[in-house]
Amino acid sequence: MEPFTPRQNAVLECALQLLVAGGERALTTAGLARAANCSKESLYKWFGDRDGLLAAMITYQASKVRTPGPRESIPTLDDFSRSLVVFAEDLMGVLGGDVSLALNRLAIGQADRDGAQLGALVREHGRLPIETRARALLELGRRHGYLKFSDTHEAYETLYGLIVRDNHVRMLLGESPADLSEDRPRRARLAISQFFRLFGHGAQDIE
Amino acid sequence: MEPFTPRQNAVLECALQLLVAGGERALTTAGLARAANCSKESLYKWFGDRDGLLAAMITYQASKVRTPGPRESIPTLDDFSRSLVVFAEDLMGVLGGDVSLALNRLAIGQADRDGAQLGALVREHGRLPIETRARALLELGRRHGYLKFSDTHEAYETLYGLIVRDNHVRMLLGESPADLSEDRPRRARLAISQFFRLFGHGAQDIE
DNA sequence: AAAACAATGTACCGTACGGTACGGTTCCCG
DNA sequence: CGGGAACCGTACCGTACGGTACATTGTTTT
Repeated sequence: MEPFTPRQNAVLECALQLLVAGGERALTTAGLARAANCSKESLYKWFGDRDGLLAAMITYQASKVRTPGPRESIPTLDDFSRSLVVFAEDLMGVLGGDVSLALNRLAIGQADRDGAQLGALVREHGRLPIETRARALLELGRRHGYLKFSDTHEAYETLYGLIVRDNHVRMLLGESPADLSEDRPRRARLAISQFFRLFGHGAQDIE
Repeated sequence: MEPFTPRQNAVLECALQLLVAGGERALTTAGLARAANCSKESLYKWFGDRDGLLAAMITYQASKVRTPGPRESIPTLDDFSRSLVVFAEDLMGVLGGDVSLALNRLAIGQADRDGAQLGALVREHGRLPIETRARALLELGRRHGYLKFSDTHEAYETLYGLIVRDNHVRMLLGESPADLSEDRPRRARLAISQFFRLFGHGAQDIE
């Protein structure tokens, strides 16, 4: 199921650009055909209809991110907390990226039609990979005695909440990511520090 | 600045119903005129244009919520933590409500045009009241020695993150609120318990 | 009672966009 | 070389919707 030909990928990339630049209403089939130097007929042959195109854009964008394979070496507590901080920074960076914001806006704007197919796609391809990466990290920490929790999902949700807070929705509503990501590393460290106070084994206090 | 006449309020209420039922594309000027038994001409006279109508819907909806005045009696720790739990439940209830979800979807879907005016409206009328209520609560707790923090905004954001996690965005993406609000009171208590472990004065452990 | 105003509903206009059809060009394969 | 597939560009169609005009009816004011 390698999904698309290189040509189609180029067109999808172009579509993403259009979407980021001008929002959904800037992404018309005619406009995309013009910008990508392809014909509308090809668009419809490849993607079926406009909704198919949108879905393809999401899966294409998802195919670009590579989840870093877990390095299963034995980490020190410092190593481990550092990789949590890296995860937090990565998460903030992804959610604040313009392509991610544009696609999330797109999916949310259509969440009332078609049984929210786009929303399901975003959840499946966008959020699930992040969650699995985080869960692996959390369970690694637990295995080494750095963390203590019973329900991995519960711990993950708490971690997510501490990192993201309501920044994601505010960015989706149009607040400038710059205003929100002031000193991103500091916010990442703070979130992880709080997380350790909730789920750390002893009374570890990093920072 | 009492904004609208009763007749206009009725029309706006009708518009909200349409929006909730069918999403943005179900909210056409002709459709609203038919559903509300008014003329398109009146719509344009009252609200200027379609965007004005959308903005009016947001401010109208915001005008319906009344922030409960702070009862400034001296609360026990139990009272206080209970009102935090109530706040958490209220917050989850509001964010999961269908009108709130529909309006947030609407504003997010248009966040790329007009400098995100609708998004700014939602932030101002929807989120700011919640924040002020929470801040009052938090500072009350600090004044009575139940909480300990230096930056109220920081504490508020943490509280928000612990309560909401990523549930809001997932609901916006179309995930059924029912799936997410399983046992809302339990989740509220859990969030407040975690909050106390981070910001409580001693090592209070409710629950 | 007459005039002024407000509101309804219908009809209309222009446009923008999704989707289709078609002629012309390039490229591959036999 | 010849035939066919894929594709580009353009032109076209139908429709849906935002916005305007107008004729009619009801309501207030003087």
